[in-house]
Amino acid sequence: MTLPHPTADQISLPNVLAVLGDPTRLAIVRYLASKEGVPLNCSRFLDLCSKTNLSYHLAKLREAGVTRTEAVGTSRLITLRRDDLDRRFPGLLDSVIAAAGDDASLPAVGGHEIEVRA
Amino acid sequence: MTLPHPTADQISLPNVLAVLGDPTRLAIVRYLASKEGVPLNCSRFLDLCSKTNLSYHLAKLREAGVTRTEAVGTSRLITLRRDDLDRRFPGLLDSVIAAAGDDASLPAVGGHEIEVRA
DNA sequence: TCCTTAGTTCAAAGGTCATTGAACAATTGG
DNA sequence: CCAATTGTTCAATGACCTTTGAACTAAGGA
Repeated sequence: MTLPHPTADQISLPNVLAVLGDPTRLAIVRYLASKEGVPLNCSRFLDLCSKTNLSYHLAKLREAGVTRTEAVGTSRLITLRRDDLDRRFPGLLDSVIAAAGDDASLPAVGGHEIEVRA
Repeated sequence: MTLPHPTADQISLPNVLAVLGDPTRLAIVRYLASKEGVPLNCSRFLDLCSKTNLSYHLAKLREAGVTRTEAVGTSRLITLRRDDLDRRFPGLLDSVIAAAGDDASLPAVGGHEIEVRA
């Protein structure tokens, strides 16, 4: 079961830019890019805002075509739609992610990696 | 006399993306890029919206650090801050402009070039 | 079956954004 | 000086955005 996503050619440039213009969402995208290939579930991002608000931001990203959300059990697995974005807007995602890379003003997604006990 | 502009390092990525996320402003930037090096005055963009509204959008672009506005007589000369943007966010402007290049959904800045009479 | 976990939906509040017309300021040409 | 040109400022409007808590759904484990 998959939630509604735009097709690649329905992705709108102004909309993508507007959606990435929010610091919370930009932080989500930056983190997704840093773990690229690994589908992450929503709870990874709970540092950024409340659960309700996160649901809202992730829906915005999905509806803009920036992320893909797959429902698996009670979880949602989030991935970047890099292929579609690169095909549609070559170089855009990379330059945004690079620019966001050293932006201390963006909120950070804390370490929720599985801790290795000493 | 110059209007208030952010310095290069005051330019914020989320803010730039948000400002470019508006179709009217993206169309302005695309047109500025197509005439790069040539300072254009506001009236060039009157196809896009009312004079009042244009003033608002151009102020947004200036305050975000995307454009530079110089007052000359009663005119304002608008240029892209390409150097600052490229230094701050390498490749971003180019990929945005390239992506906007073939976007038919963006409003067009009509031909206000000086007509050569037949 | 019952409880927990994961996330969504809803309504409401408060904020910001885009757009408008009217009024204003400043420069320039006659 | 007078008038036209160029663009800004202001107040108002409606729309959309972000955030919140409460209530909800759906899946999984004990």
